[in-house]
Amino acid sequence: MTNIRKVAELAGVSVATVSRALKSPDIVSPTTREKVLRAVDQAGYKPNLMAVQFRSQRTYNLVVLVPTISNTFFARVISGIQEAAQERGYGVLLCNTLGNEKMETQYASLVSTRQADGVIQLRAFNPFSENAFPAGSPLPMINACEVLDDAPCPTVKLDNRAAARQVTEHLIALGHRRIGMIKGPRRSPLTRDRQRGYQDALSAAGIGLDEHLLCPGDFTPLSGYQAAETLMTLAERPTAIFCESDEMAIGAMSRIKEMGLRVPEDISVAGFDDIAFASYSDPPLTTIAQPAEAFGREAVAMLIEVLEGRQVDNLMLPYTLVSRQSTAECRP
Amino acid sequence: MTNIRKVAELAGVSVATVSRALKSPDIVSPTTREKVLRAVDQAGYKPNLMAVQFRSQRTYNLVVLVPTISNTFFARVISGIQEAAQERGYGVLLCNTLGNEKMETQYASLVSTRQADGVIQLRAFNPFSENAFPAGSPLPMINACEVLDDAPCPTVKLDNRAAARQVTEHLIALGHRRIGMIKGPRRSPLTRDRQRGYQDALSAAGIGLDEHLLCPGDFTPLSGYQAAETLMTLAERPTAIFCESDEMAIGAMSRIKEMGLRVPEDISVAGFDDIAFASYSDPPLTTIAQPAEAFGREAVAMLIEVLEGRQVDNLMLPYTLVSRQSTAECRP
DNA sequence: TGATGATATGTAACCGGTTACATTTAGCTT
DNA sequence: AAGCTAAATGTAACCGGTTACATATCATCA
Repeated sequence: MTNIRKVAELAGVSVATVSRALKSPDIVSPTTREKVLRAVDQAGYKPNLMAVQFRSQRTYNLVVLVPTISNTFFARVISGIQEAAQERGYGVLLCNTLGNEKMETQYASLVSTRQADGVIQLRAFNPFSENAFPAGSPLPMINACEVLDDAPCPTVKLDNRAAARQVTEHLIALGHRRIGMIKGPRRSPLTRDRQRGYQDALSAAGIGLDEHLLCPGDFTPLSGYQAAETLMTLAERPTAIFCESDEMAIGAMSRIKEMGLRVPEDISVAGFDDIAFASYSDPPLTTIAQPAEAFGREAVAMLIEVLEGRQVDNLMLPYTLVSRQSTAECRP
Repeated sequence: MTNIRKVAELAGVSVATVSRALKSPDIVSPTTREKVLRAVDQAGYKPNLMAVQFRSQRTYNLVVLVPTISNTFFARVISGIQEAAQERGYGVLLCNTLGNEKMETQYASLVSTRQADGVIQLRAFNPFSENAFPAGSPLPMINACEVLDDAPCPTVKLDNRAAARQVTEHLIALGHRRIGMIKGPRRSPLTRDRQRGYQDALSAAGIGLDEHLLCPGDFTPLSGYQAAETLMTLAERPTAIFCESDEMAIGAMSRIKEMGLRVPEDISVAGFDDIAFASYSDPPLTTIAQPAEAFGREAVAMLIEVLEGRQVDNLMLPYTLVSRQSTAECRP
């Protein structure tokens, strides 16, 4: 293995000079620099980054905790993270936690064992065990997308309540009054906020809340499929359904059509996320477009700020209602 | 920062004893072990893994080169990789190369700079630059899914030719004779193999090849959408289309339905991959189910074998034709 | 010419574990 | 109790860079 000492020998200088020639070329004489670079070339020398990291106590790795990478939305967020990290010379250690809190804590501790410099967490769980992080100093962590109310670190999210309200208002404006909602998991703050937005819109329109119209899911197409079944077999079934994710909306539409009903003629369906498939579903899906890649990019930028000791503020990203063909006038 | 020396001091023993008490408890006396463990607890000591790695020259990280993480199929493969790696104590450094060869080479060199122990490559490009890997000894790399013909490392793949032949035969058995194909990128070995399988089936059935029925895509829904347009506006349009990915099939069906045609009544569509959405598309998609997670798990197992100096053979994984409602009898 | 300061280079300590080797201690035998 | 072996522990070198500090070299100016 070629190391810095071999290069030094080859160039006839000391290891310190080699190190300097590579790291701060301006403080060695041009002749020496030349000599060193030639020796580096000749030896095919590449610095052992493990040694560099060990010395500097920085890994230039970021841990990303993601509930399920198979979720199209998260895949986009991760794309953004990966891109931004790469631009800034960081690697991404990906951790698919499958919602397992123990696994999250375990991965977060990569930071305390110096395998990584910081954590980006894409769901609202606090991965602290006593020793998950080195004590003192700001936590090297960013909470993105689904965010804890009292997150102990900077956060980047979307105004889920306002967005959900806007979708619901869109449905109300089309004449719908019985609007079902396929929600996320029960304890999720994301789901709670979106449900609030939904209720905000209903109250503003003077529509009472019917608990039967609320159905929990887990963001997968299958759960949307099943929830749709529940909603459609109600005595008084909804004329529109707001789904908290496009994946659930696609599952729901599948069940609805299986039952011989048409979207949007018989029932309107709206989603959330604007994944790639939303434009290609039948009919194309009305949904809230989230800036998924931007979540990733911003989270990285914020985390690096924290790592470099600067103060960062929480961030709220914009959303847009994308109106396609899955929602239409209510025709009872 | 608490390090091993602090713990040694606290326990009143040498650093070597602390190290041994933690790594090979059986060679220190029970009393000493107790003392050390108490000191570790008291100090909240966690070994600095950077030092461990530096010393052992092993990072226990694997690099995964993936063309696009946003592709549902790759997301599943990565899930499998991540799971298997975690079980064996490895981390996963994720690299979204976006098909950029320069980026692949750059990431592959994480191995030569000792940021990672090995590489799993999910597409057929050879990421060697002169110095991408340390010379000599078997390459610490596995090529999975899309595989080079003369891959310089072990590979794990699927018999794409046979699978494509089986789908095509399925369509022929339904009475189709004009069968379009939406392919992958031109230079891909994957695409070449699948096209061969398609042609195998045609020849076996005595059907001539019509070049107009072959349309290139890039595995995205959009490219499927566009290719379908091309195929459907042919003078003599196909009665069935075989798409090389479900994502393209979903895009294609979207365009077909926009044109006022029905799947499968007017035209049959088959895909490849069996992504989650394949069951929820309208109609549910006939496709080849690939064991995506298994690709990931096997690749990890094989790579670790290589890293530990053992010989490994190439692996071929099984596939199944999943017949759903997007393909039906040809009714011209 | 010698003093002064700037520039260039070398020497060696250091990061925090691991482990070969040396040394001490314990346990046992005669 | 002396002698011997095995077990337990300590000492210090080592991994490969970085960098504080020491030293050497050179140009400049009185």
